[in-house]
Amino acid sequence: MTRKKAGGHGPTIFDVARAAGVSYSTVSRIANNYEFVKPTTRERVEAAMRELGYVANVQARSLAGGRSQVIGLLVYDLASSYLVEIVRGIDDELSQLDYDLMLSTTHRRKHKEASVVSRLAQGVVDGLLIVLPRNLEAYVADLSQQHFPYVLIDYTGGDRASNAVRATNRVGGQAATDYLVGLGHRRIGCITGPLSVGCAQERLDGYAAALQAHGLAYDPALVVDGDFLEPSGHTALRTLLTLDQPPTAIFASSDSMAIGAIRAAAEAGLRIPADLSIIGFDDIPEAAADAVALTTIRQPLQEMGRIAVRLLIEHIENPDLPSSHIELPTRLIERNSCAPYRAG
Amino acid sequence: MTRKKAGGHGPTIFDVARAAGVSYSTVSRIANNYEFVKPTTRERVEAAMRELGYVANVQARSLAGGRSQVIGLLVYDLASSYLVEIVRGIDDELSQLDYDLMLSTTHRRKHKEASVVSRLAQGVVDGLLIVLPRNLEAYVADLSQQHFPYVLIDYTGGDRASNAVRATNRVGGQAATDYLVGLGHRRIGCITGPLSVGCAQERLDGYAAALQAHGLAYDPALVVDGDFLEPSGHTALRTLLTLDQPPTAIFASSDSMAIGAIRAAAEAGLRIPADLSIIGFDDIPEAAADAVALTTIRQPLQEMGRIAVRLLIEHIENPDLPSSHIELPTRLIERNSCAPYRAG
DNA sequence: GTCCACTTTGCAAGCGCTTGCAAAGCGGGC
DNA sequence: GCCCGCTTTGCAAGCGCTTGCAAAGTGGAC
Repeated sequence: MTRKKAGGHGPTIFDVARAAGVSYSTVSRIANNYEFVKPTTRERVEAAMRELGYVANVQARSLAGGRSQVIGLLVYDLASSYLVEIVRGIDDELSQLDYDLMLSTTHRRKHKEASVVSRLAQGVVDGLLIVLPRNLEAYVADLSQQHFPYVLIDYTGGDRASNAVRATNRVGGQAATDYLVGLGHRRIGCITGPLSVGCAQERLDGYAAALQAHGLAYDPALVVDGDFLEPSGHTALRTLLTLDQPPTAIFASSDSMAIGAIRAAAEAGLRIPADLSIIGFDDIPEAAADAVALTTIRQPLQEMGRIAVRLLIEHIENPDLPSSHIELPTRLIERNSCAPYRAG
Repeated sequence: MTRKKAGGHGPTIFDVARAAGVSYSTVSRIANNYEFVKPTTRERVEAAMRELGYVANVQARSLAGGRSQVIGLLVYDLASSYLVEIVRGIDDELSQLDYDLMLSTTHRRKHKEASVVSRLAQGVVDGLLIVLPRNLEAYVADLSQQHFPYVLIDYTGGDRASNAVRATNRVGGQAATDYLVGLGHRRIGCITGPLSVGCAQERLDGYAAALQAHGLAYDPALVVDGDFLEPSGHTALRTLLTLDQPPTAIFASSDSMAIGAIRAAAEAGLRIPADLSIIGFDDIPEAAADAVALTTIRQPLQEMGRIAVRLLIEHIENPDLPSSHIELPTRLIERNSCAPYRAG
């Protein structure tokens, strides 16, 4: 604790001011693109900055009320490719806009989230991107009240006051089920995500709606809970296969679960898609890479990240903008995991 | 630019001091775990902190010479699972140690790296983790000179002054090749990574060494350049298959390239492993998930991230520690992509 | 030449915190 | 009961920057 910060090394605004023969506030103004500066002065100062290799101290700037040019990203963890895809989109967009990224994973320690949020909102970051599935009303309310800019990604159930970016989950679930029905399937199983998570519920709703639209009964025995992760897809399929009349097609609410289900099917000696059709949701990179290339409903994950960033930065730059909810379309990607129904 | 920071909202150290009836420095000392504080005072102040929901302002703390409890991570981009795995390890360890992560991707914009580094080193972060394949001598020298703590991950060729964590690439390449020879293969192809990157060269060296150890000639025609990414593995294998005497086994210097190669082999009508054995390097998640489960040399990627974090934090807490180079062992993971050589 | 309305620059205060220094408390030995 | 040395607390300065306010400069209209 006695060590002096390494920071003391670089040139400060004062050094630049001295070198350019102006006051430090002039330097600050130039660094912040203030308009009323004589062009010759500006040039002189910029030359001095270049020469000294001046880099503004972000802490000081932000403490004094400026921007940090950092945006925060709050995610659950990095375990699923789904998240990594979103992060890629975010990172990509951010780097083009000259912002830095601060990544915080909450690792299911709910109690930590609130303090992380309040710390970040104190000026460490200029805005917050949040990809957490549930129960964020508490700090979201705080943020709103403080007029701190934030965007919710893939969160269903936020109030109208929040900026949000998500995909058309219900429509996607319906499209997946429609597709299976179109192939002639009548007993269609569904492996859901955790139903406390909005998008999982919406996908299930889409499934149910499609069934109804085609005059098929909703059979609760065909609907098994999962948690979006691969092992739960594996388990769920095994459960479904124990049924007297097992399904001939499955809609899995995430690709990871679909991949788990495919594995379970293979273990049970079923051929995909000949004996069992499976459709996923997300279109993570593994979906295309797997042995059986997975037919799935694509969510534009990277795109969601990119759009969230743009939305956030608009709101950082113009705090009075009304909040917006953006819904991105999902799309059916046909690969090799589904086939027409064959009796028997 | 006129908007006042949202930061003004939370309670400050002064509010806590007033509430607890002590001076602000006492509060600061308690927040920093200073030892000479009367237990009853400590309790009173901690109660006040809890009650007010006090969260230290990182900017101010770091500006005043304290720690930011943030460590920076500099990576090329997030495109490859290899990196994501390392990041997972880092994130995991960090969150247990109560540090935050600031992620910067350089996206091959070399010129940006230097300014990113100098900004971060000014106090935004307490230390730096660097996963960049090449040419970092310039700022690494700066960092060393400033006594700013940093750790290089998977970088070969750093000087002895840097902390570094890496895997035994040469030994791994040798083990892979040994294994193939042990299966009876004599014509063994090698798909390399970019040879300007240290670890790619080392793996190739291992390949050559194993060949020599077994009295096999090194045939340059069997060695094709790749760039660690999947498409280059695909291309490389096609090149190898045009040879008069194509190889019967391949050592790919990354799993992604191995997967690309497997795909190319399948397109050429070859069965893996019956007609062609392929071994990879890394053991990324896709390796196990692919249609043909990939035999590979595992690098303990998450472990590398974790160890790097621990090393970095040791050095942050004790700046005078001598630097250390840690080399983690690679290990052969047998799956289904390699088979004994069958003549014909 | 004077005055006014800009434009351009400088000064000072303050963002919330850490920490060296010094003052105040406290307990034990005599 | 007093002194000494330790523990405990407070004060002030300062980290590098932004920004409101006011002073200084500039140019055109009269």
